[in-house]
Amino acid sequence: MLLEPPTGSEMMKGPDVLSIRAADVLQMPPLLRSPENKQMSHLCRVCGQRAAGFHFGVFTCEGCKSFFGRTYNNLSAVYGCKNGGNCVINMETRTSCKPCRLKKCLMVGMSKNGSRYGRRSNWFKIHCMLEEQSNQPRSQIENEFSQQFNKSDIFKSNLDEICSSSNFPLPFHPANFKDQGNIPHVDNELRSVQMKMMMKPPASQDTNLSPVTNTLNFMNQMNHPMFGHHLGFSPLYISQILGKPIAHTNTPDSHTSLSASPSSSSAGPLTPPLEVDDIHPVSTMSPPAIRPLLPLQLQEELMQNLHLQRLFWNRKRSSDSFHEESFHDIAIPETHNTNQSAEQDSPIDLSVKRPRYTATPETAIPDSPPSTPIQIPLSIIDTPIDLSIRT
Amino acid sequence: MLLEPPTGSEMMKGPDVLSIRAADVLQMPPLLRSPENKQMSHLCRVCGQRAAGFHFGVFTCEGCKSFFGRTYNNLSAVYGCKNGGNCVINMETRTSCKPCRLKKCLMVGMSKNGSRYGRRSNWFKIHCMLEEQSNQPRSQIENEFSQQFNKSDIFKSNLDEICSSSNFPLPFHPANFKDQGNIPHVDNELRSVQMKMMMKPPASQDTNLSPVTNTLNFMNQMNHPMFGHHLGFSPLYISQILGKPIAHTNTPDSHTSLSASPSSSSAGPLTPPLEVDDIHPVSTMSPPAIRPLLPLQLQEELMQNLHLQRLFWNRKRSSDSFHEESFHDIAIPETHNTNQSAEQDSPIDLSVKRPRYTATPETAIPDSPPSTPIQIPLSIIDTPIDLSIRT
DNA sequence: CTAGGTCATATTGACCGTG
DNA sequence: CACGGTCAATATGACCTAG
Ligand SMILES: [Zn+2]
Ligand SMILES: [Zn+2]
Ligand SMILES: [Zn+2]
Ligand SMILES: [Zn+2]
Repeated sequence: MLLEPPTGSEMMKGPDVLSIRAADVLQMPPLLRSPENKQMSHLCRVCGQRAAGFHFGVFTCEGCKSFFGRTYNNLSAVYGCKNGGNCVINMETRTSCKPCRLKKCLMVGMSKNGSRYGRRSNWFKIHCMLEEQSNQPRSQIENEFSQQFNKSDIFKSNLDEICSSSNFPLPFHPANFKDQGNIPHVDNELRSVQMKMMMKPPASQDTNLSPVTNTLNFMNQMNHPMFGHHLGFSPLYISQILGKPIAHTNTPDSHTSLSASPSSSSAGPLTPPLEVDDIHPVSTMSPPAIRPLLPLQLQEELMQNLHLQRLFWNRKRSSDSFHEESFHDIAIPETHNTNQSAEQDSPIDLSVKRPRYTATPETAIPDSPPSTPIQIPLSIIDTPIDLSIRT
Repeated sequence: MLLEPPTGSEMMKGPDVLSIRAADVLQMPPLLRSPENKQMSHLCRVCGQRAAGFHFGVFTCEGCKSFFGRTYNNLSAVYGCKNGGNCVINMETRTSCKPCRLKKCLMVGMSKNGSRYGRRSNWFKIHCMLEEQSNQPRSQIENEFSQQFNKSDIFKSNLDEICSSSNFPLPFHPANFKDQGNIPHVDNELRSVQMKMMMKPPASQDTNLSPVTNTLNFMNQMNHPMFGHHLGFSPLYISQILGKPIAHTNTPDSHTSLSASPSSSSAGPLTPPLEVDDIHPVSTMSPPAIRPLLPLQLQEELMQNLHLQRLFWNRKRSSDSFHEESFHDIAIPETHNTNQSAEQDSPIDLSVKRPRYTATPETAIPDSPPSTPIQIPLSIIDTPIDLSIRT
């Protein structure tokens, strides 16, 4: 069944799309060390309660952690907001509206597609820093895709009947959907959940509808960037990471002209290159065009396999015209755990309250920074980042 | 403890205040037999779901029945509305906000002070009919008391700190409190619950406050009509019951000049007279005046004993000046189950779907109507009222 | 250190026995 | 007939353990 949680854990272990060097990460302004941001670490970004730790990419309390962990794999239980999807989530109201609580979780950046402990990726730490950097929820900015999404004809026809159900979770209704702007993995998480919402039949409704077909067709026609672009970082996001503005063009191969970023061939095993091709700003998306549809079986498999999604979209972007035959060879899901991706993210100690761990080999930060175009002071690199929340 | 549910069931079994003849009840227009009102019986008046029966004086579903039965005796669990006390309660939202659900229960007339099966009182049936008569929730009308309540100085000072807690149930905050108008037992239930809310310390707050003293003092100073006036029917309510307008004066002994109602001396045991003195329109309440306070112990006992409340208010009304010594002799709660009150409400069969029960002696309607000034056709009296909701 | 599992607790509402 | 008790189903979040 399409809506069941993924059975294998390999599915989410595809090669990391964005592989910024650890040096790039540490180049960021050390905002975590300011007392103000330290204080932020103590509050759940979803409900404001005292945080219990860094869960699913965000400092959250135990409750919101458990809620997100439970709910993300059981979206069928998320429905019923009667407040237009605009419920305020705080410590007292968090149990009142599951859709809005999940939306808040996603809006602050919680994600199950992120790395786990022991395979913590760089973007995870980056996100952690941006998480700390922004005291308030990100401003809600509509981008082109969101507008195209809502204005498209197919939405007005097919998807409308899916979302118009009274049981459809209002926070995820396209009319209420706003991209968070500049934080692609947040936007993508939101869209991903929204799509799953639309693909499942509304709760307690008959299953006569075939929302999977409609939705996948729509995503296909819309060149939906979520569809395999879990880590398509925007230029502004990269500039935030690097702490300085970057040039912005619309040329597909250079629109994220990271002057400080090396090319793909100059990276060591621990600091693989940034894959520029994967930095795909949503705002440069081409307007929707009606194209032939993929076979339904392939579409559903694509939805379940990030690797296939990536193959699909890479081919789709490279071909001007869309032909079903171009994708017959990727119809079978496969596990693609390359050695390179398995080694690029060694665990990094994020604690400062238990210094004995920093001396162990598996958690120690390399003594010398890898070669990088960016000049990084040794003092920054050697200083562990305090992510602990124990007082 | 003051806030615990009453331990003895005798407490609620004082003499019925309003003892309208069964003939008066049946004099009402037989609205129940119209298909439209029959349809109303099938819907829960709280949430709109299919009703499971006539529970606590209102047609409700099983859920709202259970909720009201649980919640009424455990008001400490009712708090936390974050919608200003204006949540819409329906089948889908009923579990989202306990305070608003309880408020809705009370607004449609649910009451635990009503008689149970086997001691079903006349007002219970009257209420049942009015319940059917009004398809929509009663319009919210502010009366004098409500205004005085909100404007009083003591509210602005003492009660404010009680109600200003973020945990105080907003639907019961005095600022949001509106009498339902013309349905005194509904208003009184609402006020009663509101008072209990204010007397309990807000949830998860320290108990440094002594809201009991403040609230009782306030009620004392305000001549709070709820305080022992559970069944103070208003003239309009009586006119609704009798199906015709009645004269309205402000003279205390005649303001409900029920031309059809006999005096208290002319009633048989099954149709005791209407106690005119208990018909006490809220609109005629005297403006608040500062008076000496009762001893706190007596106040709390009064709160727990309806009989003592009645004694208290009867004496209070008869004495122009308030003196603490006037109440020393009623300081000890007693059970006052008079034979008269125990016999005045024999069970009356309200079913029509199981006619075998109508033949049993304990549920049979008397063959001949009792003597009454109102002319009642035999056909109406002998026709059981259909209160069943089984289709 | 966190992700996920466990489990005590609270809430809900369908069902049923009693009076 | 309704009232109140019962209890299975569900949701929640504190706590624990593996990695
Ligand atoms: Zn939280
Ligand atoms: Zn909501
Ligand atoms: Zn209901
Ligand atoms: Zn509410």
